[in-house]
Amino acid sequence: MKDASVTAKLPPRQLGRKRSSTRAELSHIALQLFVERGFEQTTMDDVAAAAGIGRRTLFRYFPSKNDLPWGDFDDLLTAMRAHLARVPADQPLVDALREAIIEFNRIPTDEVPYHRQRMTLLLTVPTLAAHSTLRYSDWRAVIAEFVAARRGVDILSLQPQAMAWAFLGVSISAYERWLRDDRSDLVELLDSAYDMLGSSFDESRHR
Amino acid sequence: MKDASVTAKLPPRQLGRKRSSTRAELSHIALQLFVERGFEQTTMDDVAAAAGIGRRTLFRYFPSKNDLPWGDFDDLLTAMRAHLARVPADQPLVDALREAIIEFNRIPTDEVPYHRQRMTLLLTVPTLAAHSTLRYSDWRAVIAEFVAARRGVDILSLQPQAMAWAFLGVSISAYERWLRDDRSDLVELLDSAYDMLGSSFDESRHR
DNA sequence: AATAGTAATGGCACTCAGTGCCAAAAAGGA
DNA sequence: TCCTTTTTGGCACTGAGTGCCATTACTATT
Repeated sequence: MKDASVTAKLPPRQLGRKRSSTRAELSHIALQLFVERGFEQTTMDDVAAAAGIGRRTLFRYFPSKNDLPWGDFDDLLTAMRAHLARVPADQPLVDALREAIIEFNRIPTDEVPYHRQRMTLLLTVPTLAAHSTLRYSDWRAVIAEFVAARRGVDILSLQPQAMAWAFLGVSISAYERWLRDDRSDLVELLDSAYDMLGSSFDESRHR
Repeated sequence: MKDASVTAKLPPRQLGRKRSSTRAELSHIALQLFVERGFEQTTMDDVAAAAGIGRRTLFRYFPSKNDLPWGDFDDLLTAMRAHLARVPADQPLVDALREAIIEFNRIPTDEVPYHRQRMTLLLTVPTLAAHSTLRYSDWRAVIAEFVAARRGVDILSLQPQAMAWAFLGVSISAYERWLRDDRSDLVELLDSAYDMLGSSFDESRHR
């Protein structure tokens, strides 16, 4: 009897009907509509119609309307976790985080305007801002996990949690500044923002 | 002609039909149901029926189901803002915040179990956790406003924002620990948590 | 008392997000 | 061609939230 688990994780040998869309496509189409007509004014029917698929199908690609602007965020998080796992042990904690987060937020120049729209929506539309909490929570978990491993403490203890929150807050502040100024550079803003945290949470303090 | 604006802010001299409920009552009734049957399993119809009012009326007291567990949080925030405004100028920044927040979270002993239920819901039910962001945002604004005023910087600048986020994160972490341990004391947890922040964000650093 | 003015109530009908169910479509392999 | 697998999308239903409006309860005035 062959062991099925060997290939279990790989694309399960293309069977059955092909998917008619990708999450990325749908996210893009939805974003377009949200920016044009406004988030509240756009219904899921509108999005489905614009994408040429059924409403029911749209709900299979994204569990909620709020998830549409986020696209494939989960994949990015997975990548960031993997990146952090590969960081050499001698790189200082805050440096490692700074570098990982910045890498994670480095947007190709031609996609910058697109990303601005996305983030403007996520930070200003109340429903989306609220829903974002759940994503931020995952994001914080990645940070806290890394800090906890490095410091050899429990992930639920105060320091990893506080650092994760602080990094999140500072990142969002930097994002808000970026959105306020058309000519600003996100990476620069993030970098200088983390400088402040670096001086606050350095290795010599907190045990 | 008399100037109407003189009395405009005061309770406008009891006119028309009396309110049949208070926000506090309704919040309490709803919380009871949410704990018994679960948040998702309880409909607004259920809450309205339990309170003996119409569904439509319930929606006038609370704009959404998510707002029910929060009760009169806005009033508490207003009180905290007023409290901070009265803090003597010579009291160190972090001390002032620590004291204000703790005062704000000091719960009468007999209400503790009730508050535990409320916070358990708010932190564990996904919909509520997401919606809480909006309340946290108001909370952070109070903190950031105070820090900005003290340091003479813009409220949108990095330091007030970062401090507000850090305080929020540490507070929530303390709350989560409190909920995990039945015998723990919330005020103690908050107090010791802020110790860490105090050593991080002291006056000598950051310009 | 009767009346006028005011504010809260709650019923009705509607929109829209989200879900369970299931038959049909679209692929591949035998 | 037939069988299996997977995706699709239509239909119907629940529940949150909203606009509209007649009714109710209360106060002040005459």
